[in-house]
Amino acid sequence: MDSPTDLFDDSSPQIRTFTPGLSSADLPGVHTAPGFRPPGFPLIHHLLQPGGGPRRILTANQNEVTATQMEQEEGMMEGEDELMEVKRKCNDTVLMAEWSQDVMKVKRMKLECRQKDKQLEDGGKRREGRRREREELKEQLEEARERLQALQEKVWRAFGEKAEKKEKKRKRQRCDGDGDEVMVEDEEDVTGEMFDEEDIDGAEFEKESFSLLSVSHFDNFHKRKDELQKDRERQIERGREGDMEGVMEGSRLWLECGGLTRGDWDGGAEDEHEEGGQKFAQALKLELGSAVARVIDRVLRLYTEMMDHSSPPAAISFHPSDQQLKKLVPSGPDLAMPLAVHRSPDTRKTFPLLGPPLSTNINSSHPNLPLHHPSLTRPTPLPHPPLMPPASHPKETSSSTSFHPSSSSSSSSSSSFPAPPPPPPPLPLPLLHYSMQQLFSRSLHHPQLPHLAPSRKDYLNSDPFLEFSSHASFPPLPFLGHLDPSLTRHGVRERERGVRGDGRLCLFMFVLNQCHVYTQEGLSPCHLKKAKLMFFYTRYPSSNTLKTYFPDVKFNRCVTSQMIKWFSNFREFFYIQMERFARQAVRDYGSVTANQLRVGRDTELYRILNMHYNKSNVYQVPERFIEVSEVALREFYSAIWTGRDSDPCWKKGIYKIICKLDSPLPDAFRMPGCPVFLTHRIMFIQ
DNA sequence: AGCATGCCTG
DNA sequence: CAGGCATGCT
Repeated sequence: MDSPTDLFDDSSPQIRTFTPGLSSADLPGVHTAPGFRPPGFPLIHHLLQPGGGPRRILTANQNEVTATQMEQEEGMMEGEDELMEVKRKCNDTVLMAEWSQDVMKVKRMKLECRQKDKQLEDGGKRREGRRREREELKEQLEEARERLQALQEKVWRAFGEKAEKKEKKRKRQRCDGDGDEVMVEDEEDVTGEMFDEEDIDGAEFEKESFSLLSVSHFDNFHKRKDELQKDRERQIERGREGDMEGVMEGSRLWLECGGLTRGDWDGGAEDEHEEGGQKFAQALKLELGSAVARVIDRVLRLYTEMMDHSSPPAAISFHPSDQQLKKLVPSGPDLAMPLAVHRSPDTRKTFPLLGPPLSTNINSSHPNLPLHHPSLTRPTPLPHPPLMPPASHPKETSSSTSFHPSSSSSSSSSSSFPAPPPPPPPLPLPLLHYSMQQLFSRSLHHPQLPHLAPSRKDYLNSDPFLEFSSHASFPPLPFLGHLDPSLTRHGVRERERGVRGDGRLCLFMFVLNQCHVYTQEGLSPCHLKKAKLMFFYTRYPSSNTLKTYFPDVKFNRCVTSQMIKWFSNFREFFYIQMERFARQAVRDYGSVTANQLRVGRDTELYRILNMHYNKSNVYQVPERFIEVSEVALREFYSAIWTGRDSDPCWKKGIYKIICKLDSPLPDAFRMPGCPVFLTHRIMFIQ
């Protein structure tokens, strides 16, 4: 609208494009597999086309790795023949990256399926049909697994002999004491270490996927072969553990085969059968690709069908379709209110203006104001209030006055709100926002957790990702990823293991790329948004406070003054509104005492403040801020009412009072970035 | 002088 | 929201 902030606003068109026609599966709390596409075409379709397919966010890093590797390799080689060979290798590497991406995807799906299975078990045996579906699924997976194993054996037969020759050749080279060979050995050692991990499930698989991309030469066939054999033995020992396990193992082996064939090609530039080998590998790849694609399609279809049946009704949506609204609005106030605001003139007129007064002594309430962090608790959605007090409603019929500017008596207010557009619906905090906030607060021992519903608590506790974050020294992942890619990889693995391994990786990659939450010199719209939310707690933050709560900002004089200026602007807006509404109150409710004024969540003043500091409306305005606003409004009111506003410095006393009402910021704000932003990413990535 | 803050303006 | 300016404090 008027600032770059809008780029990050969830109501911006940019984000809308991510949520057209939200289905239940798009909603937070409904955990589908990541990046699900309609099951009408193969998920890994590009596998069937060696040229590759479009990249996704998830794979950006891998591709970078590949590209770097390509450059390094090219730099090391000399001579055109070698260059050609390297190029071929690079193509292979790219293919490997793609393969590994898809296999990782399968891995994620496995986790998803496990989760789904678990949920199904938890949900009881009420759905017999799904069991049959699962049985069917198992059969499909078994079939795929067998196929993959058979293909793998074919590969061994075809290339095993060559590999042995190659190994002999290597031994000869070692005897010659070639220096380059030492390098190769080192690389193999590294690779071997990467393959040593005992954890075969998931972690190892991913590690291998990465290692395949990071190893600069595919000439370690014998090593891989040994590993494959070990894996097979382990596989036999373990038996068939899970439904998807077979496919995953098969895929892993399949991936290994890819590396194997490439290793062979790499070392076999002089191989007279190279062309045939390539053809074979190509055919093999196609075959494997189609097999896996079929399986995945099948899984997808079943999965999405299951989701269609089991998804809860859409309760949270930023942009619900009309149909959703129609469905939800009449279903009752509880559901309808978060989504739809009833702003009919009738409801406005019947809305009660008055609420219970606070302490009669405004100032005495300051030190003892309860410190709430309602943002960390699930808000109770309120129907939005009438914008104007009803003409027929006597305004002095109650002990206090909720503040709504009157159109009848104030030309300024009527001109200010000629035809007030419906504000963004007062949404309940999105599920993930809620959980993220809980996560942050819990990780920092915030005492809000007891407010959680038991089910939600269980949900949080069962989420390894959240557990990951609960470490005392929990570094925010974007930060972490920025500092050490390997840590990111580890974190990714941790999350992918989790029951909600869906959009998280994408989320954090996205945050990492888009939000720049790592240390940076300038201030971003993210920081502005965070600062606005911080204003709910502190109107006069010290520069130290700012440094504490913006750990991702590299402060210099310019940045500090800019941020201080922000808060100055925030205050300015705040006081302007207070004065305006106080004057309005003096005109409209001149006979009431100051402490009869109320600033409730149902008032226009609140709406305006919320719109300004919390435009996306995903953060629950803390009660404390409302109380401070009330204090400010009353101070302005009484100052105007008593004519003190004739003094040019009349506001200073009010500033002094409000200044003392700053409250400590929730620990969640100590994190780089902003939880709310993370929530947004989650919501539209899912 | 240097800094913080507030007010005004675009 | 940021720039410019005035004011007040140290």
